[in-house]
Amino acid sequence: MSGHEVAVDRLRSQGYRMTPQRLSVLDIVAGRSGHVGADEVWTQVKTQHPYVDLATVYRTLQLLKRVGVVTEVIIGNKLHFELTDQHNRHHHMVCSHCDAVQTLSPGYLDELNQRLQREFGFAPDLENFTIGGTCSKCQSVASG
Amino acid sequence: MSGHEVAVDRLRSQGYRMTPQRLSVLDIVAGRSGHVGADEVWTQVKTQHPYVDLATVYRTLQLLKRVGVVTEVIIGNKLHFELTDQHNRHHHMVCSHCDAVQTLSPGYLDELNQRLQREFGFAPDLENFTIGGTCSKCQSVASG
DNA sequence: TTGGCTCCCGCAAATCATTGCAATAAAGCA
DNA sequence: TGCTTTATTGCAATGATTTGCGGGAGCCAA
Repeated sequence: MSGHEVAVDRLRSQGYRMTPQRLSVLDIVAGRSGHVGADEVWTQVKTQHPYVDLATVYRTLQLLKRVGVVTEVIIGNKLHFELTDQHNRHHHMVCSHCDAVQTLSPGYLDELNQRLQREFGFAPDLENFTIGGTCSKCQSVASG
Repeated sequence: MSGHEVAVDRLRSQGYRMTPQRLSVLDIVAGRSGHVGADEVWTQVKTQHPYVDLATVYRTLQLLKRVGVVTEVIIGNKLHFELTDQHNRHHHMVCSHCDAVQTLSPGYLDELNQRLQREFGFAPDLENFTIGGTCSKCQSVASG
């Protein structure tokens, strides 16, 4: 089963329908190695289906996120998305000064995850986890 | 030195000025035990200074955050703020279903913090750290 | 107190994202 | 294949926050 078929399946099994718009959005996110901004997804979608509205793109991205097909990355004050890859799971660290993104292996958050679940019954959404801060480069600029 | 004087000092030492607008915003956030929404801050500010613009409130809140006087809490898709209390530091867990907020002792993130610093030179902004997820109540509703 | 250098503010517009609504089109079934 | 149900879409409006700009005000030095 290809990545698309998995996604189509996952939507159908939850009562959602597959439409050209959704397929197009999925195509574009899946066609990238990294993350894409929502506006860029829209631009790309329009080359295939010029009539598609930005609202549809946002709704579709949120839907795909909800069913676990795409992962959201908050960069600056814009939303980016990437295809969720179960074989290469990772979180994101984003520098609030230069918007640089570094990935983080799931292992770093395992203990925290388990403690929050166990002690508070709180299930953090680590799939779409973006941690903000200052990267090493911007730290040296600030102090130098 | 009162809380306000500390804040005034911190602004001055970094080249910022103290204005009635800033003092008013600070007053309102400081007068709450918990967090306040930006819009609510504005409403309150206007009772004292009717001419103050919402943009000024936002700019002021971001400034106070930058200098460490207030802490930002992301609830749903709105920004909330609370006075930063060095003697009672904590992070926030926010349920994306019901917007409930739980606080989290700094100890839970100590190890992660140190590892990110040591291994990546990345300084996470844990002061304004909001971790999203699903609270125990909403989990039982979903499964029940 | 006054002068002046800048920072800061109000205003308006822009940006990013979400939502309500009526029309449209998937998907299952006869 | 055609019908029915209801999820989905385009459009427009709304919401939340940020930004550009020119006048106005804070603060320091004299």
